[in-house]
Formats: sequence, C-alpha cells, structure tokens
Amino acid sequence: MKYDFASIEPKWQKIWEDEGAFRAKDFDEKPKYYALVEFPYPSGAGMHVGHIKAYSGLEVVSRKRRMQGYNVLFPIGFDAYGLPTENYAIKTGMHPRIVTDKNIEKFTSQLKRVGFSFDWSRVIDTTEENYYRWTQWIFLKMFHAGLVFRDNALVNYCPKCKVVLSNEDSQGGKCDICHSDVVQKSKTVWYLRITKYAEKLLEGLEKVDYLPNVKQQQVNWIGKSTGAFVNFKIKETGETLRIYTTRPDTLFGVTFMVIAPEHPMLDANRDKIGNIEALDAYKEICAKKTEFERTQLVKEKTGVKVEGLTAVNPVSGKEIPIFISDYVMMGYGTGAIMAVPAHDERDYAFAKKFGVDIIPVIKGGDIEKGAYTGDGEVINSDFLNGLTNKKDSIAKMLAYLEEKGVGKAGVQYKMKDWAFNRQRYWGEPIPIVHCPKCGMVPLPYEELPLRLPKVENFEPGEGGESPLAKIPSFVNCKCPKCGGDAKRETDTMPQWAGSSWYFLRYIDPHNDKAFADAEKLKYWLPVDWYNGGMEHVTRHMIYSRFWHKFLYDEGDVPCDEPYAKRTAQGLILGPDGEKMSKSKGNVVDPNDVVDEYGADVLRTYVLFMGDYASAAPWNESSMKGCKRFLERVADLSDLVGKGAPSEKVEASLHKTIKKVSADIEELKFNTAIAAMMSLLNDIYDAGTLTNEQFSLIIRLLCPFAPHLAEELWQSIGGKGLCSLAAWPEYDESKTVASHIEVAVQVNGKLRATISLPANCEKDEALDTAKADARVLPFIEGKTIVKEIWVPGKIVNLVVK
RNA sequence: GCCGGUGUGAUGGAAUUGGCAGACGUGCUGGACUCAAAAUCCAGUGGUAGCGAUACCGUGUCGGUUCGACCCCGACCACCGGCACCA
Repeated sequence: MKYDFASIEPKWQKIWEDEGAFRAKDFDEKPKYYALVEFPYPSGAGMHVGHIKAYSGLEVVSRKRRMQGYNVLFPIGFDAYGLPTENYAIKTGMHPRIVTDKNIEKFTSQLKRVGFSFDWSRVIDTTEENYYRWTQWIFLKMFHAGLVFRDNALVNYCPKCKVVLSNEDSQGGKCDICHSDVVQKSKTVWYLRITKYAEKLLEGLEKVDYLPNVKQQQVNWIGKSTGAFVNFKIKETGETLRIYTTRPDTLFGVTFMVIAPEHPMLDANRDKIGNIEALDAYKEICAKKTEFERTQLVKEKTGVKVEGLTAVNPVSGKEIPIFISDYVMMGYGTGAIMAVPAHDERDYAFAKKFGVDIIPVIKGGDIEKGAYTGDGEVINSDFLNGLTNKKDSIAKMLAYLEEKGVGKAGVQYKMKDWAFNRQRYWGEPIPIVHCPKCGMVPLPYEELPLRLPKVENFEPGEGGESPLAKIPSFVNCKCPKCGGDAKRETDTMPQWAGSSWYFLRYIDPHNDKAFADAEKLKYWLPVDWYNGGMEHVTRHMIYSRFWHKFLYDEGDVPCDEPYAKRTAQGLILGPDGEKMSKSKGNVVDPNDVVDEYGADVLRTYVLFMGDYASAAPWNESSMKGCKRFLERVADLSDLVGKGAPSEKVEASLHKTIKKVSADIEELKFNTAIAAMMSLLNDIYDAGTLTNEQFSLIIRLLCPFAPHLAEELWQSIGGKGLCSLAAWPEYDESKTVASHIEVAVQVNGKLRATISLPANCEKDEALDTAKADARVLPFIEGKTIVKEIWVPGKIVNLVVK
C-alpha cells in the first residue's frame, strides 16, 4: 500500500471525532483507567515538539488500555491564567481573554493534527467562569477552615514583574517568570497554610507509586527535621528567647546566641538595647541584599552584637551574649539559634570572627582547626558526660529539658506557607471583602463566581498594586455581612491555583452544582497514572496534593492521594544539543514535522529518539528511520499470502507482542519500537506473512501510529475501528524456540556458540561444548576444575 | 556543602538486572538501479594485527568480589538535575 499520510491522517481524525471514539463513559462497567498528562499553558508561540513527547507517553498507554478493554479517561485542557499572556496583552493592547482564546484555538488544532486520543468533550479552561468559580469555591472552603491568612512578612518580590512570588516560584533566588533577581520586601499578602499539611504530604508519599527521584525531591522540599525547642531566659527582661535545634545534646557547648535581623525581640526592647542604631543599620543592609548576594557571601559571616541583652543557658546557668546575623533566617524555626561553635561550621566561622569562646562538648575534633560535626564521647557536659551514642544523649537531654519545663522535642519543616497572591490582572479574583466594621469577610458561596471585570489597562501599579485596584466599580461594594460600604480585595490568585484541582474537574467538567459529582469522583479517582515534567514536582505536585488532601478532609473527595502513580519525561533538546528556546532559534514546530513527515512519524520518532525519561537532542535524519519504518509497514500488504507461512516469523511476532506489551508499561517506547523494526526485518527476510499475522501487527502498531493502523485495518477488512479492536495476545509457547544458541566460555572468555535443544540437560550441553572444535584447543592438555551451566544461556569451563 | 542521577562505537541509544557488549535507528564505505541525482534495495561497519580462519584489546579512571562484571563493592574523575548559611 502506498503510504499517503497527508490524506489518511485527516480522514481518520475526522472519523474518530465524529464517532466520539475516545469519550470516557461515566459509570461504565468496564474497569476504569484514568491517565493524566499535565495540561499546557497556551502561550502565543504555540506548542513545540516537547509537548508532543510529553503527551505521547500516556497517549500510547491510553490507547493500549482501550484496546485491552478499559474505560479510559484521557483528558486535556488549558491552564490559561498567567503572566506571559498578560504581558503580551500589555505589549499589544489586545485583551487577555482574546489572546487566550486565540492561543487555545491554536493549541487545539495542533493537538488534533497529531491525532491524540483525548476526550475532547471534557476540555477545560481554567479562565472560564464556570471553572474558576470552583477555584474560588475551594479557596473559600479553605478560608472557613482557617487555612487562609494574611500576614505582613518579608516576601519574595520580583521588581520586573511587579509581583509577589511564592517560595516555590523563586527557587534559586530567581523569578520563575522573567529570571531576574528576586528581592525581599515587607508586604501584607495572602497565604495558604500548606505547612499544616506538611506531615500528611510526607506520609502520603509512602503509599504512592512515584518515580524514586520524584519522591525524593518532594521529601527534600518538605524538609522535615526533628530536634527540640529550648527556652533561654533573657537576664535583663525576664523574657524567653525560644530557639530550635537539632542537637540539644550540645547545650553545654553554647557560647552565644544568634537571632535573625528581623527578630521581633529587637523592636520590643528598643529602649533597653544600647546599640539599637547599629542594629537597625545592619538590618537595613540585609533587607537590601538579594537572595543571591546573601548566599554568595557564605564564607564571610557578618553580624552585630546586641548590647544590653544577655541570655542565660537553661542547663548550665551561664550568661552568654546575643548577636544578630543574616545567617539566621526569620522564616525557619523560631528565627533564633543557640550557637555551638565547637560543633557547627557556621557558628565556628562566626565565633572566630567575633572572638567568642569555643567549648568542645564532643570528643574527636580539634577546635583550633575547625568545627567537629562527627560523633563521639560527650565531655564538659555535666550529666551527659561519658555518653557515646548521640541518640542516648539527645534523649537524656530532652528528658531533662521537659522535666525542668525549659524545652521539648519538636519538628521543623523547610517548606513554608504558600504565598497565595498576584498583584496582576489575569488571574482568579480572591473572593474576599474588606469591611471597615467586620474586617475580612468572605463572599457567600452563592455569589460565586466573583467575575474578573473588563479593564482597559492591565499595567500593574507601581509598588506592586493590582490593576484591579484602579476599577472603582469592582473595588467598591457592600459588606456581605453588615451591608455597609466595603472594598473588595484586588489581588488575584497565583498561576498555580487553577491547576491544583483540574484533574477533578475533568471527571465532571460541565457540572454547575458542584466542582464534580461525588459519585463520579468515586468512580474515576484516583488518577491511575500521571506523567509530566520534573520541573513540576516541587510546585504543582505539592500544591495539588495539598488541595486534594484538604478536600479529602472536608469529605469532598473519596481518597486522600490524588495520583496513584507518577512518572516524568525528559526534555527534547534542539538539534544543537541545547535546551529549546525562542531566543536560541532552535525550536522545532510540530506543525512543520506533520506537514513534511506526517503525525504518525512524529509520534513514533519522539518515542523512539531515546530513553523516554532522559533528555535527547532532535535529529531530523534519525527521524527518517521512523518514516522508513512506517513505509515498510505499509508495504507489508504486498507480502500477505505470498509463499508458505514462516515459523520464524510467527515466533518473532509473538516475541515482539510480548516485548511491546511489557515495554509500554515501563515507558520503554524506544525498545518497543526497535522490537517492531526488528520484526519487520525478520518478515522481509522471510518474504511472507499471513493475514492473521498482519492483523496482529497492525493492532500492535496502533497506539504508536494510529492513522496508518486504521488505514491498514480497513484494508484487511477489520471490524470497527482498529483503535478499539482487541490488543494482540501472544502465545508463550510460540515465543520459545525449539533450539537455542548457547555461549561457551573457557575461563570466562567466549570461545564459541553452540546450538542446543531448548530443554537441553547439563550433561548434554557440556558434552557438546567440550567436543566443539573451537573449544578443544583451549581445554586440551588442561584439567577442567569447574563446569558451569546456566540453562539456556551459557556454558563456562574453568581449566587449569 | 547536601540529596538524586549519568558516563557504552562516528552518533541517538540497547543489553531479559551477574551470563554471547554494541539490539534498533542514524551516519559512513562499497555495490545494484539511473544519462545523472534523489528515493529504494543488497553487503559491510568498536579498535589493533592478519589474505584468512582467528587472536588480543575494549562499557569514565584505579582497585576488589566472582567461574564470569557495563551491571555488585571501595576510592577517584567528569558531567547533568534539585536543594542550599535550614540551626
């Protein structure tokens, strides 16, 4: 058959769409399977081939599952709120709504051209009213549950985007959107209390099937540490200075305290502090430093002694000085530490610079040279002296602290509460009203959605004020509680809000009574397999697991973990081996590839180009191999019925079915396709193929190159759509050959391969091996000291 | 610094997890077809030596375990990803 992709691909895409071939059926009695891929942000540039690779993995899995008789939900949608669209709107004067609609249209047509088997009846758009009303609804639920709060705090602020960023969005001290340096700024902003779920998020990881590195990254991000909170008295005021430490066993070695420059104790005692001006000046310098500068100067410790306040060690009664330094962060622990310079590198560097005492309390180091962080016998520590096990000394110290009421065991997490706001236009409005009498008042649920008003000017105000603040008709409102004049919140939600629950909406996308019907949720959840990018494991994944766990606690979803399994694909790099980007001019447009090679070649190539989980550079000439492969499949029709059926082809076919079936489950598409190519080589060698064999091959190919498969299926008179035909079964007995090739080694070195019956016994194998002409020269005149026989694989003769 | 990962021909990558290293694809070389090119088909293609059968060497480096190591263990080197003054 001539392989005319340009005519067959649109033809089958239309038939699939007309017949609703890939619609998921709620409550169907077939077993359900929910496969999820990360929905795209519809940017103006359109999709690039990286998107195609990201979706092709579970596309193949979904198609295989359908053929295996599952009721498959494989949805797609658009995560359309976000800054790039808004920035584009500012530049061009086009409204973000119009820009978004255009981009979605473009993405949709690109996706359809590739022939993905998405359920197009369930498409969602996070910026649509009947979607974001439920985003707001969940926010209100969180508000009522006490998980939403406002706080004046040091926040990550991007001066270029004029927007407050969450911790997750400013990883590495760079703005996630424009990559400029993030600065610290004091501002009153919205937070979601994700830290309340830190332990649950950590525990939940134990029962899900995530890639090990995905799991590890989340564990690190949550960053649990166990230690103790200890109260130090301030001699002059009688106040308590509370610190967190992981090493309460070194309490006798504390020679000074360090508190964060922003620690509230300073302002509370301005009159008692002798050098408050110097402290203020230091604090100011720190605030101006970018995150980058703060971490660049790691070696050089800075700080100022707090004159007029002295801390008292609760176990030794010793009086010790207090310093402020920016190596202690207000955002972790209590913003104050006990410094043990003998056993902590940072404390040691600080002590050396400021001339503070260094008292060793664990044997093993040399305080002249540096801090000793290893284990050893406890010394200089009163009742702990002589203990050699860290666990024991920590336990003993904790017991003592508890008994005295000056400390107790505690847990800390690196994860911080989620700064949940953007001072921009293109996002979900936060459904809260500020009333002069009643304070913060949530909108009643019935008033949702709180619509995003139309505006002319999307520019954010100087100092990070939302564009919504400039619209009196939006801002001025009545208090839902007392009916008096009030003002609306003008911040919008961050980009990650809509994507935190989108997988739930696919289950019931048109429901206007609830975010999704409870029975439908019960039928479809959890997501059986979720695939996406590594860049989302510490943001989107954590956020959405948090929302889901909250909804579970509220009784709104039937399971506590949303994703049963999570994998990740690797990037497609440009032909130059660099990451694809517009500025480098190395982006490959899938439309161009479809035009020249067809969707089936594109699909096959993105899966064949390398290990699915690793990055691999685009290589057009390598793609030609996939084109040849599909052409050779199309040409198989010429061989059908020619000559006598070949036993070799039959064996090779059944082995291939087995391998392809197994490889798909492990995302090893490259070897699955290689196996099919190999099968083709065998068939062309044999020059013959039966009708039945051809039918199996077509179905085996279908998940990868469905258009060609449908065309061939039709040509052999297959019933219905190939996409819904039965997945090929292999016959185990046919995959086992009657005789096998066995390697013969002498002293571990390969000397020959011999052909043996498949069920050959040890004696027979050894005899055949020893008699082989290629083996004889290596054993003649020597003693065989050991004979190894690995059935079906190898003979190894050890000679002396 | 900490955590995770990777290292294999000219090249993208395979290797049933300790059992024939280099599957499959690309590229390259030679040949067929063609006036010619493209496409297609056939043969070859890790290195060294040899006309040859064959021999020796070969999975980042060095060492170890084993009848046998790309695979396991120890030390080191290089690169990639994540976190990072986290107390």
